[in-house]
Amino acid sequence: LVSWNAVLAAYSQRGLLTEAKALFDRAPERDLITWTAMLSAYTQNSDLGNAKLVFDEMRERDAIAWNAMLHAYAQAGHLEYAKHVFDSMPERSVASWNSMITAFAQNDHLAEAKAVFDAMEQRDTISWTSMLTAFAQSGHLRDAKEMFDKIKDPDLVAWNAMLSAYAQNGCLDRALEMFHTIERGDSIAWNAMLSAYAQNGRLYEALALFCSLPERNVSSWNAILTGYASNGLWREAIDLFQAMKTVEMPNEISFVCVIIAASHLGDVDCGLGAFVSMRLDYCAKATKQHYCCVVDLLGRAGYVREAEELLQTMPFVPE
RNA sequence: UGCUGUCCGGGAC
Repeated sequence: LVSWNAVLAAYSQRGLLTEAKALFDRAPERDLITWTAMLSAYTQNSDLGNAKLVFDEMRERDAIAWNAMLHAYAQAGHLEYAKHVFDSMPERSVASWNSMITAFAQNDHLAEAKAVFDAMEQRDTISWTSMLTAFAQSGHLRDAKEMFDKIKDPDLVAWNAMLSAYAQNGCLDRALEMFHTIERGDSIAWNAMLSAYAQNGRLYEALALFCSLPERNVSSWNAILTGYASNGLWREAIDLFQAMKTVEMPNEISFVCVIIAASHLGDVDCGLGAFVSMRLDYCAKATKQHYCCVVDLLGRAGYVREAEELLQTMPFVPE
């Protein structure tokens, strides 16, 4: 049972919903942990409906199961339901309170997030980090830093959160300071710093950092790609994408950047080629955003009729 | 072996 649960948890954490469900259905026996892992797998895939179904079918529920359901509602932006679960659950752990902080914060209810935080009788590093991020997201850098300073032994996530707080608010010097202070930074720290540079038009520094990294993942490449794209360096974006393809698997975001770049260069072949290759060669699914880009690509190049046709035939409802 | 924190790609408008 433990082995089955371990594999199910692995699927769930990687967002492999199909595999998780198949394993869940095949499992010879299921305990509370099995059910909770399945619930979380649905939450990971933004499938609130099925998460709720799993929760309803559970014959027993502990604090963790309740928290998982609370988080499912919070993720879906259903604050009222989240609050209701929070109020009606038999016992509340620090994780329950932490979930409420992010639930409010992510829905732009900073004051309520703070109220929850203040009402907590005990707080852990996650509580402080959640509040730090809540402040940072609404531009309250001083408050965010105050939270960070109150963490007795900040872990890498807390450091990264503060680094991102500076980076996202354009305080590149502060961000770099944090970046250098972090001893063993991970890819999240690198990429936060990368996109901070790239999004502020400091592409030279972004590239320098990019080249100096011990290793690069898709997000590192995408950070530079989007930096080029948002600074109008369309040609560079396409060139970088070509280089990227030789060493890294581009993802949906990479393709959006290329198609946008191609659109601005009027290079319909390049854009369409990327769009087709994305699905054929990389088995990536085209999102509404990709269709939006291709419509833009066609429209700009004067293929208005083709653009309209695509709008009619794409598997999404046009906005 | 299950729950919570480091959200975030452009364009068009």
